[in-house]
Amino acid sequence: MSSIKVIIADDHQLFREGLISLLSKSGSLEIVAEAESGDQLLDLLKTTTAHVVLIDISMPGTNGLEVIRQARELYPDLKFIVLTMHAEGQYVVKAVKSGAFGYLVKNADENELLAAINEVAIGKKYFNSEISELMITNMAIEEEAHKKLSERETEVLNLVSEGKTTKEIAAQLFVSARTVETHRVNMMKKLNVQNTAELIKRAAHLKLI
Amino acid sequence: MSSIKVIIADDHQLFREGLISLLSKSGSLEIVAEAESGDQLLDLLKTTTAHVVLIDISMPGTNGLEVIRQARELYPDLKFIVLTMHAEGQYVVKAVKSGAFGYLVKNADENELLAAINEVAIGKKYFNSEISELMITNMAIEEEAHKKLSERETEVLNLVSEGKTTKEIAAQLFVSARTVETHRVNMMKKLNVQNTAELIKRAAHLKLI
DNA sequence: TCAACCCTCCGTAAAAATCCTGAGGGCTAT
DNA sequence: ATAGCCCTCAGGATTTTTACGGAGGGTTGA
Repeated sequence: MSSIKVIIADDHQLFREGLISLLSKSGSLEIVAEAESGDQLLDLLKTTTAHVVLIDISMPGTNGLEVIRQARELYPDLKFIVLTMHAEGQYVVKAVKSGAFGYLVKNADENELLAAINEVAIGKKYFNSEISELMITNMAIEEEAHKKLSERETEVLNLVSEGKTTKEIAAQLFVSARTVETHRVNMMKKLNVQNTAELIKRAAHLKLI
Repeated sequence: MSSIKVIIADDHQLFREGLISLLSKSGSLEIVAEAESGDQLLDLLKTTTAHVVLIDISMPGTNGLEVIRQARELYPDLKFIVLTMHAEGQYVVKAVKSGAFGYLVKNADENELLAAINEVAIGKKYFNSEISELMITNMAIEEEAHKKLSERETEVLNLVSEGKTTKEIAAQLFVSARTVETHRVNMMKKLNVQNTAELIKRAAHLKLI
């Protein structure tokens, strides 16, 4: 292969510039474009071809993982390496499910990044042992926590967390107080907690509210 | 001034490497050291002198802002520029109070970073208008939220967030249920919320639990 | 079509939280 | 020593949540 064409998608300009500066020193690859949001990436993919995209998960607008899903339908040969701060299993699992070919945390070093790019570019997957472990550990948890909240439930949860009372919520949603209570009870069962306090805590930690 | 000596403290190796690569291209400064944690920074300051430290807030071990406080007592001439992802007013305010001379979000560009380093190195402060605005906006809020929770209150809050009931908490802490209620009420007043649900949410967001 | 959700609704009763208001002793910093 | 917190405790009234245990109609995917 001549030189690997790479696109960088990250909302932090300094990080992008740093990466570009770093990767430019390597002769085997070429940075053909950069994007500061998922939407911008999808846009520039219409006109730019590349082999590998380094992408951050958390970006303004469309989520990085969602971008991967969309892009892989349109450009099946394009390979994505997720490059993120999040060293949590749940993110790794989601990234894999979204179709990422590699996953690196931002405290990886230059050599690892180059290795990952080279591996992924030839169609291999790159997940180091640390990441693989996170993924496995998370699978079990994932099984338990797979029961997601429905849209309506999330709506109620948000109002509850704002300190609104069941009656107020019922009035606002034009349903009976009973319904609101049912939603709350169902959420508590799903998240396996005993009362509202714990529910809010879990929801907050799961970034649901 | 000959060349500005800079230390980089950030727990993400790729970010450090990127920054080094980026800043090396400028002739007016020299990167003399790097640290991947606050404690490591404090350690290397014992043997290394520098003019400016670029520091991230969120690092393992001692918090970046706490590091600044400690370091400024020992090395009053050392200037800190906070370089972070957090574009929230509360962080800016805390950084200023901790004695930071500059504050940049990681999506600043290379020119801004160089400008900030040069300004700060000669003893000036560097906060661009966006950051200043955040700070001002936050001052009012800060005034209200300055009432911190006491140790006992935090203890109660933790138990509440675990779904424990007032009675259970009272039993566990060997005090009356009344006392626990009082603590809760006081916390709600301090955090300016209406009920437990909102209390937990605020506490979770403030990283208190 | 049938299972599996989702959203809606209910009666009753016990348990818990919230709202009033008030207070005494201890510690600390000015 | 005086103000200002912290921690402790309370009676009584009101409001809210939680625990029981259903149930019917709608959508969706295997």
